[in-house]
Amino acid sequence: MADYRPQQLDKKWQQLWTSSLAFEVEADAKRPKYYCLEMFAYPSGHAHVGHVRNYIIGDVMARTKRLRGYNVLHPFGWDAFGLPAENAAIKTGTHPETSTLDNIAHMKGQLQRLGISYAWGREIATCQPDYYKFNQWIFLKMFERGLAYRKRSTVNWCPSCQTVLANEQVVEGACWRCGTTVVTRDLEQWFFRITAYADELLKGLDTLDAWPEKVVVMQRNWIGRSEGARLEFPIAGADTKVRGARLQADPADPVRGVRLEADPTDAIEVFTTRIDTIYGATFVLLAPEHQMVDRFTAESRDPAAFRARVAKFRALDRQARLTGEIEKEGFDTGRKAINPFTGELVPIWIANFVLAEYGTGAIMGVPAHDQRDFEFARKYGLPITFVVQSAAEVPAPDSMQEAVSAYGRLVNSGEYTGEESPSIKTRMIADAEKTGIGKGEVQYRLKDWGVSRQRYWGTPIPIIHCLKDGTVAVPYAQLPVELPKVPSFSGRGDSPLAQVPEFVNVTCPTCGGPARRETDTMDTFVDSSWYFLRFCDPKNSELPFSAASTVYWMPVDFYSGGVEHAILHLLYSRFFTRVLRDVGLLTFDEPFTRLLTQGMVLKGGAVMSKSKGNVVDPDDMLTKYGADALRLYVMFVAPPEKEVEWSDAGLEGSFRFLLRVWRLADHWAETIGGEGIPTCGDDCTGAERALRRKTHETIRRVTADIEERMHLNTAVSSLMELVNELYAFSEQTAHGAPRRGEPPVACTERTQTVGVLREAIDALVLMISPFAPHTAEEMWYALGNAGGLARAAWPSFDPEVARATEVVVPVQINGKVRARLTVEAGLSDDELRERALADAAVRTHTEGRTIRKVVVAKGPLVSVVVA
RNA sequence: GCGAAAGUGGCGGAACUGGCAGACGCGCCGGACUUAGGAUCCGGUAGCCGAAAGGCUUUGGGGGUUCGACUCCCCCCUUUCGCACCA
Repeated sequence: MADYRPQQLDKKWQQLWTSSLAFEVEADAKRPKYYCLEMFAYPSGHAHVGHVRNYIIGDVMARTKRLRGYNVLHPFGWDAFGLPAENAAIKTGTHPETSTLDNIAHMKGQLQRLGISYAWGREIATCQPDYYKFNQWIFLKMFERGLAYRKRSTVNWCPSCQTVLANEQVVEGACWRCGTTVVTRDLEQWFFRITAYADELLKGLDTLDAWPEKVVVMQRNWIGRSEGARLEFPIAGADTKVRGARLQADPADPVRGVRLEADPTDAIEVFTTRIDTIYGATFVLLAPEHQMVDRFTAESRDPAAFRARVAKFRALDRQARLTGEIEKEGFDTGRKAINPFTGELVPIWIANFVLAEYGTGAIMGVPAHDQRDFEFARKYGLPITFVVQSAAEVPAPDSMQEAVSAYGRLVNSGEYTGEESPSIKTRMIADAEKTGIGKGEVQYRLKDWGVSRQRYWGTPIPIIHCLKDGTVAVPYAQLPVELPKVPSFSGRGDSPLAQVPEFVNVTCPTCGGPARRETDTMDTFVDSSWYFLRFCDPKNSELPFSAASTVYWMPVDFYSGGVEHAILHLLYSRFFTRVLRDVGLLTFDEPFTRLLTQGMVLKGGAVMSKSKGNVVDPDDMLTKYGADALRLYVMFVAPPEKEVEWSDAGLEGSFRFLLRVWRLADHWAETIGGEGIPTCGDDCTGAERALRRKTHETIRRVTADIEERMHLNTAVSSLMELVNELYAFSEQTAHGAPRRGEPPVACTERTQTVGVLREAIDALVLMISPFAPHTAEEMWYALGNAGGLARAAWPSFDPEVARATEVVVPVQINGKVRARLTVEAGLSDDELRERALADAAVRTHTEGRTIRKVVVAKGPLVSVVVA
């Protein structure tokens, strides 16, 4: 061996891995599989060490599992569609395809220089027709099943840019690009009916026991299941007197003067989870967008004034919701509804805090038991009726400071008075069903997924609009619907695709008449919802993937990526998996068995970003220290899920450690190397036995740290301990400890010493190889192991060897360690107790005192209590 | 406001199931080897007292359970993240 020149080793081994197709795999039913995946990358151009950390984590896992005998699938690909490339095109004129492919080429080079062990033969890019063809295929399957549908919906619209904006592109109510105030528009949009799977997606969360609890909780909240009831409040005529209302009709207020017809067939439906409080429902609140609002407007004495107030709410609500807090406001429609349980008339108000898109867009106001309703009632002087008693005293409505939301015993609740909630809810719902005034219902916060984008750089939606036949699917045989080349990007106007007549004008597949192609493209989250399945069978031109390939490879055993995808990508993927299961392509429910959310890398306390100018480019580090030092450092600095602060000094330290390992291997290679492992075992000295113990203890710890606990930082520190031990051991041999500049002297060592060292150094090189693969390959080769690491096997732990022959037993007296006994291992508790009490140091503390208690604990440890 | 996670030397972090707090690394200090050392090897390094042996204190703060608490329970403080009128 020679001086450590990592840059040369990187090159040498990377070329060898590529030419030998070292990481390409095929399904093999005889071998256990392991599917290791990192979230694929958006090709932004340059990966910084923050991105790269994730790939290294996955690579450590993949390389470890290979050595552990698994058939490891470790692929990579590109989430290649998306807005940034199109925006860049608008700015610079470079076609998105050109810039995307350039970026992919550069980033791929970066990952290869890091020595990440990807099966590049399975690489995919979502912007390629042979990939997005199957976005379209899946879309059509969903269309056939009614899971893809069109409806009008409200979207963010920038009047200046003439385009739809995603929620995250609206910054404080204004367009992120030009600063124009965003307005809403109703547009026909395509949706995926993810709500059809809401309950299943929720239940499935319970099976994800190898996911971070945090992510599971976030998904659970996002789905937001609520059990309750949908109840009808019939609308009454406005001439009926309102019980308990303090408001008087005000002739000066045009809104309150209403017409007097009553229509008993009309009702306002509300959704509530607290039917037990219904006797306290003293008003009804409508969202400003509620359908009934338009009718009330028309029927009011002064529709123009009424409409103005509603419009103010609708606008204000929108602004406020984007910026945060809004003051609860409302106004009386002048109309009344009938509380279906009490039969009493309650006023109907319009309130700015009632959400149109949740439940029925209307609620019953129970001010005594809901804080929001309470605030509203106080502000407008609406009556408060207390109906659920959870404390000893019934508060007087006038003196209540806040609503009481706790469950308790029902009071003032007619036939239900005296019953306990929440158990009474079931009966109340049943009664409502019997009398036809309502029914039990489950509501979800989750909404259907709007997938239409009025953008160019995405998957065309495979639909044709025909005047005669309506919405028609593009036949499967005609897939893919390819993106036409668009020469220039203005960023203005409708969907860019609408400006390409050859694309838009088609014949209807059903009737052959003239028709218009759909010009929206799909949300790029569609692309990422199934890419992990495509990796199982990336060249399939007939189907997204074959069922057989996924039967072997899926589900993904280990998936890692940023926590920012905790909801969207991971929820959509779980949804797609179920849809494809129902289509008949898959046989399982959950795509990702184990999930790791890796922490970000900070520089100067901030997340790395180009705009902040604080990115650390991995290439700079590679030039200076080589790939392995960077890899090792990033793994050593903290556990993977933790955020870390980048440190050049820390990287330097990892480089020094690799040098230290290198020198050790160099120092001993000639003496211990070669084919055939010398045995070690019999008639060892104490030092030799101790080194063996350390070797096996390290194997145990490193294996568990990587495979079970995913504490890669402590795995590395265990390896460092072993290296320290090896230096100390070497010091006592004829060779002495490795020193720089001194060639290894040919000294003779005991065969046992050679054997013990060989075992330790082989194990060290193998276990360091997932972290520092290039250095490890070279050392493995220098030690005379045939066939490279690709043919090596992870060292196995022998508990017999690791078992200590003597142990140090601390003795605590009144909780403080006062002595340490060195005793042979395996003594009984009684023997330990006896030895402890006989120890001189212990006796100085027990002399003249009463021994109250002696506890011998596993560990072992002796705890003595004296008075 | 609600919910979750976290708080340990000068710094990053260890401590697995309630059992020796501070592994490992960075930094710093000392020694060796050297023309030289910013290389390398060896040693030291939580704080206070002490020449040393040793003792006392110490895991954000305060209380509790226990023979024993970084770990479990209660209250408080700080930080980070998530949700934020979902009826």
